Amino acid sequence: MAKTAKFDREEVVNKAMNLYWQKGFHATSMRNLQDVIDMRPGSIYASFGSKEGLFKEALQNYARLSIVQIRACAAAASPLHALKQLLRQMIVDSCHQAPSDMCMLAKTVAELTEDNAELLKEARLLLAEIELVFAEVFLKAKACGELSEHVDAQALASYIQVQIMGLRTYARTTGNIERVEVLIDNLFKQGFH
Amino acid sequence: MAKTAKFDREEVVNKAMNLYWQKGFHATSMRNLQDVIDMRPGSIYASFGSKEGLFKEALQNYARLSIVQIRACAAAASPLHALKQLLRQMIVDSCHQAPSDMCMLAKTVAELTEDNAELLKEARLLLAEIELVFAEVFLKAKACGELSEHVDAQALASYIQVQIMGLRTYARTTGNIERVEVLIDNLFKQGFH
DNA sequence: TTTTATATTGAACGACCGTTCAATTTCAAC
DNA sequence: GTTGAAATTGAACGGTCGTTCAATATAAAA
Repeated sequence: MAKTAKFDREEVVNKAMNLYWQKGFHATSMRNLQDVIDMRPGSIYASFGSKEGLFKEALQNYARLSIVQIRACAAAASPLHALKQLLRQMIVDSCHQAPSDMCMLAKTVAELTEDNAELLKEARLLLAEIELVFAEVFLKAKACGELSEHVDAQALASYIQVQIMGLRTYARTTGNIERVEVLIDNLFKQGFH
Repeated sequence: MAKTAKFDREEVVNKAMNLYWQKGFHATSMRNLQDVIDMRPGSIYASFGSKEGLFKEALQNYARLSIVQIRACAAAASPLHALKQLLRQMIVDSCHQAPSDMCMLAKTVAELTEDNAELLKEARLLLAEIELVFAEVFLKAKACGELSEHVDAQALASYIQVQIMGLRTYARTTGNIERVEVLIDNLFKQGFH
């Protein structure tokens, strides 16, 4: 009946995500994207609708990948230890190989205004979803006996979100890896705060 | 001999700062700025050189104003109490009257890349200066007996920077004022962590 | 093999970008 | 009051922006 799309949507969204993540929404032009994902304007607009549409899908892809990583912590034998390793990897190790030192969602929330209300809402929503996944990790830690039964997993989830946002911004600002490592170590002392 | 400039440079830089702070560097156009500061392109370029030049001056103005506020904490009878009030004011109270919930310098560090190396460097430098002023506050707190003589004021300064960056981003993300207030309260318990 | 719905192409659109500069206005100095 | 250097104006520049669409290519169905 008809022709089927020849590009790999996931691969294209990944490439778009990497560019948007690096440069941010406004500094990324459609022509930058055309080069990186190797598609012509007509195809891009037929598939994604607009610059905003592609960005939204990139955000969702970013959140999906993040959630896989965090869920892996919940599944680990020692959820808290796995979580600490994840923070070290995110903030210290991969900070110069990832497209940006920052969390793409936090970066988006920081950059966008009500001029892009839909995208701003989406980034906020996805960060809320991620916070729930962090809460799962702390619930597992309680089940493992790594945390007291009396701690509030949801409160710890918001706390870890604040710490990650702060540490990544601080790491990007100062490049002071040693201090960031110390701050992460301190985070995980005294049975988590 | 010659004509003197008729505009008030400080007022103009303040207005430019507010617009840049709200919209970010890339989303702010020179025409937006022309409207807000009520100057024509020729005058702006004669006075500030470029969009980057005006942004740099706006950053410096922002840092200057911030430092005044933080220094006031160091001068207070109770530096720690004053600092806590300052955080509450920055993150909770004025978050919907200021141009943005975010710190303008952190927002800039998050947004810009090496494509605007000079501005990125400047924002990082100013944040480092601000960290030193926070250290002054903790030194004063030690002198007042509010903090143990053995604490590292510089380490606390980096710690407070991380917390502020994290809390402002979290507040912008969730709008959850109550949780943010609790997190600030917890920050200032146990003789500052 | 022909048909046909859809995927793809790339030139082109109007709008807006940051910036320049010749013309004009302004006012301190004489 | 005249002079002249500096401040100001605003039209205009070349370039890039996000987006559109008629033309073309493609592959599944008949």
